[in-house]
Amino acid sequence: MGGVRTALYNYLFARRHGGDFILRIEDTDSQRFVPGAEEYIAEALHWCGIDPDEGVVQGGPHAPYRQSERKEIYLQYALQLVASGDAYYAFDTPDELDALRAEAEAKGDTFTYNAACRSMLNNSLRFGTEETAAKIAAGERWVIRFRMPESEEVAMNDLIRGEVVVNTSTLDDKVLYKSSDELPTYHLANIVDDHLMEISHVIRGEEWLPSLPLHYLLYRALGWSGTQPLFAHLPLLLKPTGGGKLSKRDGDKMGFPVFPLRWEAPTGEVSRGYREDGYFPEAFINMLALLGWNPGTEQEIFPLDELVELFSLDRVSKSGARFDPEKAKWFNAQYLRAKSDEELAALFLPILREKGIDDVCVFLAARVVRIVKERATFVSDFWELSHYLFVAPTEYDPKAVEKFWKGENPARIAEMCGILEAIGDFTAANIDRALHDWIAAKEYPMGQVMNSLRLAIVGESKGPGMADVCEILGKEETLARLRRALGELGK
RNA sequence: GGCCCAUUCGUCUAUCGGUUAGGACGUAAGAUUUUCAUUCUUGAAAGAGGAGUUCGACUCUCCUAUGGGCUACCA
Repeated sequence: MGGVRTALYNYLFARRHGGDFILRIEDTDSQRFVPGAEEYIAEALHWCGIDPDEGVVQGGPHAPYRQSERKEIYLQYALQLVASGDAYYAFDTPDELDALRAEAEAKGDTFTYNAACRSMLNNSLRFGTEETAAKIAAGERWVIRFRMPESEEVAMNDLIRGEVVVNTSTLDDKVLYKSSDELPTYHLANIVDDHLMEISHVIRGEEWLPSLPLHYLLYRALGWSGTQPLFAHLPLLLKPTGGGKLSKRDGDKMGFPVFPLRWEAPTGEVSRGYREDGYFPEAFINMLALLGWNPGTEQEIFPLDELVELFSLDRVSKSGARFDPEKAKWFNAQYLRAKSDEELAALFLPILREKGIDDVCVFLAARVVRIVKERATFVSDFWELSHYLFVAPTEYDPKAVEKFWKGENPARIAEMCGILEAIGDFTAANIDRALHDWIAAKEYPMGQVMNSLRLAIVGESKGPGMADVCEILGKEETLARLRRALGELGK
């Protein structure tokens, strides 16, 4: 969800300003490759209706869009930084670094690879050019680290938060490139590609704010400050209850999807999706758009093109937004009601077939949808709300029987059969009129009579207006059900 | 621990120094309805705390508290 919202804001911003929305796959961690993940991302964006203008699927002038396919372009920039003195080779092994961290932790400290200790560690700054070259030639594993200035105030600008200043003394010498897999880390690859791909705006999650100084410094060291993109760090999406940012586990725990589409991890772990849970993509997108942004008016329902028209970064809020599954449902219900009976009927028919009802035409389905859609949140609610229109009740709710199948009611239902029988054109309007006239003439209690009728036909004591129900059932079925109720419940 | 960001009803949010602090979800009550739902009306519900600045602070500054993020040869 968080990823989709970030993509959405990027999409809206790009559209709003006539730019291009680019999907680049940042797969520089060869250890964490997940088969199917890339395809999943493309499909999810497509379902949401926010297809990229350029990217792995669409192609484009900046191809390739997969960092693993751009390996050869990163090393030269890493070397350029070494040459300019902004970076250096380091030979410390992961084990050595882990040991240093453990050691520091034991003393209640945190190990930081920075100006204070870099001259004591295994790197080209200590070894000098010759020894470094020898080590590399000998096949020792190395990484290239950024040489973080010892103490410098870096003033940055964030489109959402304004000016942020950080002193480099609190930062560490981040790894930019690793010889082990000949791949850069995020920081280098991101800056190089953003430059090469002519990225004008970076809109990303707030978790990236702490590395913004590094990114500023990288642009400067590479000589690209002049064309550096503008940054906007989005507030995080938080769990509905408890603390922390929304994570994939929360959904299954709390009963709502966290993924746009159902996701089956290679491990076999399955996460439900908004699509499979019956959400309309427009509703999902609308809900996400308002989680951290608002147009300043009281309108809440926005089609995508309207979001494009209204979106602006200065109306994005600064604080994390707690996700509310109830409101997500409300959005879906709004979109469901706005859809035509016919459109919903087309979605309902497959469900009916699944239930073994395959002789229903679109017109009948639409007629049913018309009377149940305002009580539904999802298309999948339709069956629960209308099954009695397709299958006669096999039992009668005991509470309803106790409440309504008593006194003169059974006799009135018997009498009603004659009234219904006499209706020529069995339409809701005619049924309604005939019943009301009859009840009025006999001075029967309306509630008692109508609820008995409902019980006899539906088997329960809730549901849409009975005239509509009877019309959909037809005269024959309506009378058959009344007679059966009289037989089973007694007169 | 260090650094950074944030802080208005339970939740999402409006307010860009002067408002009875507005709306939505949820919730409570009532009305409508043959039932349920819908719809409508109404209600409860908020500026974390403390100092400043100012004629006047939810709004600006600082401190504290709280929440969150980052602190990897992950992104």
